[in-house]
Amino acid sequence: MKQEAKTTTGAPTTLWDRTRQLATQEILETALRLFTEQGYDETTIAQIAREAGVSQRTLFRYFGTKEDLLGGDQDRFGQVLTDTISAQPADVGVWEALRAGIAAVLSLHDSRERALERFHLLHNTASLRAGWLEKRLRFQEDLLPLVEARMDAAGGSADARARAMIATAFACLDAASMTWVANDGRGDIMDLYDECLAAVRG
Amino acid sequence: MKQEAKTTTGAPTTLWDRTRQLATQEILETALRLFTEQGYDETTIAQIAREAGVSQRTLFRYFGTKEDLLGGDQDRFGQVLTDTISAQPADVGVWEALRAGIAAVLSLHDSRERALERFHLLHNTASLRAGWLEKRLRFQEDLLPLVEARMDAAGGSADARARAMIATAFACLDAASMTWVANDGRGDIMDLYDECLAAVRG
DNA sequence: CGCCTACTTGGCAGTGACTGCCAAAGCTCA
DNA sequence: TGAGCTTTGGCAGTCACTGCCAAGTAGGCG
Repeated sequence: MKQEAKTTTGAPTTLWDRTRQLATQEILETALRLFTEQGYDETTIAQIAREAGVSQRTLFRYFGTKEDLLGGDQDRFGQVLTDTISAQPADVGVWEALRAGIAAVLSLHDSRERALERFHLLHNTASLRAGWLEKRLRFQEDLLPLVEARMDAAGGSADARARAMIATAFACLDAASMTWVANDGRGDIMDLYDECLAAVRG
Repeated sequence: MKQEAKTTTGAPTTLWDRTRQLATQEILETALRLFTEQGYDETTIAQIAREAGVSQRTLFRYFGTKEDLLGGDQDRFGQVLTDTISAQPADVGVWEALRAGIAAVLSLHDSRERALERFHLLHNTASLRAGWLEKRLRFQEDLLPLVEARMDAAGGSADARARAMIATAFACLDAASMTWVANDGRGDIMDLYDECLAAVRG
């Protein structure tokens, strides 16, 4: 379990690392292909493992859950999110900071097509949606202190208000990405996001 | 599968209906007890069935999934939600209508203590949260036409804006109920909801 | 070059939620 | 009471996921 230097510093790649990289790629691609071809629920781990040429056991070692086979390292999303928001200047407001974080995460997708495929699957598969929402809730939790720091003090429960603002931002992202998918990926998600937020904040 | 007249019109209760009622009650109470005692994930269906005095198979016939053992008929929530919002006068705005719907659903809980127990479990168990969010998403979908009918026409994607508003309302409900649970049920959830929405709509 | 060590892999058995199927037992109504 | 329907329980099977153990493979060292 020593894979800290996993970034693009391609230097110290041992054979094992390269093999692992290959396998990860292969599994991820096979999974996405099968998911889009026959649906998420209809695709079994056994099938993915077989077609990717690894054992089920190994597949589960690479990706802890079936959900992780979509979108890969979702923890990275959370990381980028908090990092980006932390990096905003102190005088940037809550909404602007949240917007920046979301934009950064969206820009993480490798290609528009891939993103569309993934989003499509995500919004049309109940089991996937559930898992994704849950994971996102953890991100939201991480954002709490960051957002509270940017809020103007006021009476009542700052905690509740911070939570509400964060959740609202994600709610707008949801609405935006759903519409984006419904439009087959035409237009810019962030434009839709802005429209949603404007509608909410009236 | 003839259980339409399942409301409080207690008249045409056959023995079967009463037995079913009893069993439902027993299962629900056993489940909630075990969940709070030892945690949701640590409680198996086998155990609930055993202690409630029914077979696993029967338990699954009463409640399709483990999640349903918490909060029982969640479909009823959705029903009350849409009904209440539909019943609002035509000149009532989106936010007010959504607020009314949420208030109606909250008032459905039998007692403050039960509600607190359930909410506590819900907010502290990842697997439960996921399922709940997913189910709620379906409610949100049902609300779409109702909300769009109340929106003032404007450019852009009405669909996206309606989604965003609905999701925001629920986001505020989430934030409110989390804080409510954190405060051990002190105060009124709707007050917190109002505070959250005010923070968002600034 | 050979060997020892550390890591990785695959198979196997097991758990837990959930489903289909079939036979047994229960209610209901004439 | 008996025919006919519903409900129930048990059993086997599927699927995601985990622990365990044996076998294979890379990396470093003499």
